[in-house]
This record gives sequence, structure tokens and C-alpha cells, in this order.
Amino acid sequence: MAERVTITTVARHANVSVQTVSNVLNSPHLVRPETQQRVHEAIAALGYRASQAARQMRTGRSRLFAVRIEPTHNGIDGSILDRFLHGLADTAAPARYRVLLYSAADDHAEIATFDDLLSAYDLDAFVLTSTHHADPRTSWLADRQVPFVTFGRPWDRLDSHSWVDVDGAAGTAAATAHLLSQGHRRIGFLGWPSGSGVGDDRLSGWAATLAEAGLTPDGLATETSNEAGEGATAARRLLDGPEPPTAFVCCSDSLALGALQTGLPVIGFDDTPVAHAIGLSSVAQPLSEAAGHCVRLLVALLDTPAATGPEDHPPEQVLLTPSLVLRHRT
Amino acid sequence: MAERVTITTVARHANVSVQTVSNVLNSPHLVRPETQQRVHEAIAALGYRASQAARQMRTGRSRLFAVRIEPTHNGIDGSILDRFLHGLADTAAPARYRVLLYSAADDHAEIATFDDLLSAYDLDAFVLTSTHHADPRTSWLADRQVPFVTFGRPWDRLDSHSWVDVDGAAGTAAATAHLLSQGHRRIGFLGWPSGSGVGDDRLSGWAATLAEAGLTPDGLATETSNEAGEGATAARRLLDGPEPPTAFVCCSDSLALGALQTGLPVIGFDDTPVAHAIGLSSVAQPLSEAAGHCVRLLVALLDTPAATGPEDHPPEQVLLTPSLVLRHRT
DNA sequence: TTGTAGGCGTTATCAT
DNA sequence: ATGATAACGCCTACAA
Repeated sequence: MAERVTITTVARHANVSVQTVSNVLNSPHLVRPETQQRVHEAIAALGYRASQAARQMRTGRSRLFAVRIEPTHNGIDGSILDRFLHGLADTAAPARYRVLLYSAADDHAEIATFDDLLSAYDLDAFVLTSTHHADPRTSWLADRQVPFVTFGRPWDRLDSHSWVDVDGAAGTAAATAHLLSQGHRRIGFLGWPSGSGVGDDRLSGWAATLAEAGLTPDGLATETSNEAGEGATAARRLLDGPEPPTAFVCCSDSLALGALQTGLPVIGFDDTPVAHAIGLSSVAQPLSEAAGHCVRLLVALLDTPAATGPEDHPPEQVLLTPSLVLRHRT
Repeated sequence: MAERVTITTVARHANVSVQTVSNVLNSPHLVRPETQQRVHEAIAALGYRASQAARQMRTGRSRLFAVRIEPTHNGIDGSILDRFLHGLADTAAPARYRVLLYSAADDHAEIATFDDLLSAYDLDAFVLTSTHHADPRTSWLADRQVPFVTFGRPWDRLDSHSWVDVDGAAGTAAATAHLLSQGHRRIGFLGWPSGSGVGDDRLSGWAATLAEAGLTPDGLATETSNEAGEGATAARRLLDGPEPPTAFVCCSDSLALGALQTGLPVIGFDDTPVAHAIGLSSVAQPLSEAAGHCVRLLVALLDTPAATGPEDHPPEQVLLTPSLVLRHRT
């Protein structure tokens, strides 16, 4: 049973007081360089690491972010969370934060978890995903002044808090522009039912690009649930219409998979493993970048002297541009 | 700024001493039921939650498990970790444990992270994935008597520690048996280079099932890296050989995807979203069950009075049987 | 069955 | 620039 190396051990070893050791760690400017050196040597020699628990008790901060891991709603699109989480853990570590995982069945359960995590574990901040209209989670956290960032825009009030998101419209615009450059003039869009911020955003990029080219989107867009079967049906329906498309832009790889059955060029969204596997072109979200920004925003919120007041921390927003990954089928 | 509700607040509210409150929480049998009742009411009324930090300082336990989130090596097969993590967070919560995420580039980096997590955060246990031959991580943890479970067998010494795994051989055996029942007699196997415990295990299920049916596996197995392209090439090579297969069993969905190009029946492994999306039959691992067992084993290790000595905790192993998911292509 | 008195390791306050 | 001391919230002897 190895004895724990505490700040006291280090102090003795370096012939200073515990307070000096603490200062070296937290307020180095108060300590003479020569003394710092001695303390650092002692720390290295003894392999000392500060106890988070003790530090947390004193400061009330846990150096912990929490993020929810959701059940993979749609098998195809699920794996993007994976990459986002990896990015989060990856960038949090160098900033000396760790990531706590929790699951929750719905918004209500998630809020209950917030409460537990905050009061028992003293969590420093939350990263929310899958934001939607009138999200109760953001207001709950805001009411309690708990720092948080969302990956996904708050579709109601864009400036209400810090967020990171990917510009879906830019993605579908790029996809549409690419197909236009290939000579296509009637480009169909397979989308989700209107009302979801994400789906509407992606739809708009396609529509705007067509409009810029002097084309009309009339009769070229469909709304279905996010499944390959639905996509196939919708694509066929468009083909049977008066203005049969010669190519498709889709709201997701799932829908794209269905559209592929038409044999026409298709561009999906999210660049999931499925797209990679079957050679489907797709719009790729920069997930680790997004995660990096989330961490950066939170760290800015947390590691800045609070003495300056919260007014000095206006919410910051980051909108990343996705990239078009072209594969052999297009 | 809401005042923190401590054990003292509760004690005052219930007209008892702090000690009694603590007892109600940790040793209820010492407290008269009537008193317990009063204390519980006070706890509920005040919304008290014990501070993990304080408790941890006193007890040395953090009620935290750590698990590594790996970069998705192979896009197709990556998303299984997702579901495992979700299962972990899901089952840990009711047992009042939380899951901490970390990333590490390799075994060496992961061990460094162990060290940090252990000394700074007092982690209670680790869940390791992707175990392999001569895994340095397990011995490092074992040397320091840190509780851990692996998801994946230690291929060297099966009884050296607690683990949970999925019986790959049973999976490929079921797949092979299914194809046999369809009348196939020459069933090819697309596998990985020998030496990986997982790959060898899956190969053996196929070979054994053929043998039981009085068939020989000679010339029907290939070894390639885990990519669809490789799978396609390997499948074609077998078809050009003297004993062309009429169906394939594969070590992964990636390889299966390649084999599909032959137009013959194919069964993959892992039941990834890709399989779901394209209607590929596949062997599905019970991931949330596996995660549940991991938590169960760890809790057994941690929440049992240590007074009885570690000898009372022989390592326990769980081998789960995967299930064959048949889809329209087979 | 209940109350009192430390102490876990750290940081903040105050004095030197 | 450095050092002594108290306090964070909880648990656990020990005493009543």
C-alpha cells in the first residue's frame, strides 16, 4: 500500500511550507523562481498529483464536463456522436478537464440528471447535443447559471447562449452546386418533415442554390421520415412526377441510401460509415473540430477570473462549414 | 446564490445530530425507523445530496468508472463502441456509479492516463476494451490492484481477471449452420490475419461447423485486412479457385460488404448500421447486455466489504452468445 | 440510539 | 516571499 503523496510531503521534501507548494501550483507569480524550481523538483521526484477531491471541496469546481450519450436513434446516423465524443475527450484532457458520460431517456430525465450531477458531483459544465425548438434543458441550465455549450443551434434565439454548429445549408448548397456543375438541371431534394431546425436549414441550402442558378425548386422536394425505405419511395415518387430529377441531394445518408436505388447520382449528408462503405458522396461534418470548439468555449467560460463579472462573457457562437466528400458513385 | 444543503442542514431540520443523518445514509440498521423517516423527510424537503468530493476524501472512493473512447479505426465497425458506452452509462447510473471518458493514442498513453486518473481523481475502476495478446494494460492494473474488467477476453490466460466477451465462434457457427441449412456445401470464410484472438475465434466457429457436417474447410478461408476492397478481392480469389464457394461467412461487415459484390449469399459480423442499411445478414453482439455485465462485475468487486479479503473475489467471466440477424439478402 | 471530536488534502486569510 | 491556521462536507471512532 503506497502512501499518498500530499502537498505536505512535497513541502517537507522541498523545505518549504504547504502554502508555498500550493502557490507554486496556483499562483506561481507569488513565488521566487528559485523556490519554484525546488518545489517542482520535489513534485517530480515524488510523483505528486493534486487530489481533485480535496481541491474540489475547497474550490467547488470538479474540472468535469458532462455530456449525454444517446441511444442510437437511427442506426446509420448514430456513429457521428461517437466521433464527437472522442473529440471532446481528446481536447478536454490537455485543458485538464475530464468528460463524464450520462444517459437519459428524454429531456425531463436529463434535467433530473443535471440536478444530481450538479449537487453531488459539482459538475463544472454541460455539453448538450440534439438541441431543438423550445428546448427545456437550456433554460433550466441558464436559470441556474450553469455554464453550458450546445452542439447545435438554439433554433429559437440564436444569441441566447454559446453554441457550436455545422452550417447545414452550406453543405447542401455545396452538394447542389456540384451537381449543377455536372450539368444537372433538375435536382431533387429528399428531406425531413419541416419544423426541425436542422432539416429546414439543409433544405434551404439546396433551394437557395437552385434559385441562384435561376432554377425553381417547385415539385422537387419531398418530406419523409429518416429511413432508407422512405427515401426510396420518395425518390421514385419524384421520378414519376412531371419534373423528374436527374440527381438527388439528401438530408441524410439514410435517405440517400434509398435514393441510390434510382441509379441516379446522389449526395448524402453526414458522411457516415455507410457512405464510406458503399462509395456514396456525402457532406461531412467536422466533428472533432466542433468538439474542440465546445471545449474551448467552456474553458473560456470557466477558467476566466469570475471577478470580472459574467458580463464579460458574452455568449459566443461558432458555425463550421462542412465539406463535400465525393466518391465514385457521383 | 443558493446555500449548499449539507448534512448539518438536514440534521437541524430533522432535529437530530449529523451523525444520525450519516447513519441513516450509510448504516440505516443503527437508526430507529421513526427517526429514519424523519431524516428522509428532511432530505427530501431540502433536496439534499451528499457531496461526492467530501465523501471521496473520507472514503477514498469516487464512484467513478473510466472507459476509453477510441478513434473509430474502421468507419464501418466503429459504431459498436457507441452502443457499448451507452449501455455502460445506463447501467452504472442505477448502481450510483458514473462513467468517465478518456482517449488515448495507444497502450502506453493509456497507462499514463490510468496513472493520472488514479492519483488525481481516485478512480474506482476501469473498463478496458480491445484487449489483445500480451496486453500491458491489464498487467499494469493488476500489479497495482486496481479493479478492472475487460470487454474482450485476455487471450493469454483466460482466468487471470474478470472479463465479459461475446462468443465469436458461436456466432460464425450459427451463420455457417444457417447457410448449410440452405443447402450450401462450399461456404467460404473471409477473415483477418491469424494472431488476433478475435479473428481466430471467429474462424474456428466456421471451421468447426463445417467439420461437424463432414465438410472440409480446405481452400475456403482467406486472410486479409479489414476493408471492403480487400474482402471483394479475397472473395473473387476464392471463386476463381478449384472449390468456388456458393456463400460466404465473414469476420466483419466490412469484409462482407466486399463479398456482396459476388452476388452470392453473405453473412457479416457485428450487425453494424451498414448491415442494417443494405439488408445484409449479420451476427449481432449483445452490447448493452455486455455492458451491463461489466458494471455488475465491477460493482461486485467494489461494493463488497473488503474486510473479507480479496480472496473472496475470484475473477468472474461472462461469455455471451451473439445472435444471427437474417435480412433479405440471404 | 445519539452526540462530539478529529481528520481526509487543499486553498484562502492573515500575519510575518 | 513565505508560513501558520482555519475551513470546505463528510465519515468514523469514541463517549454518553
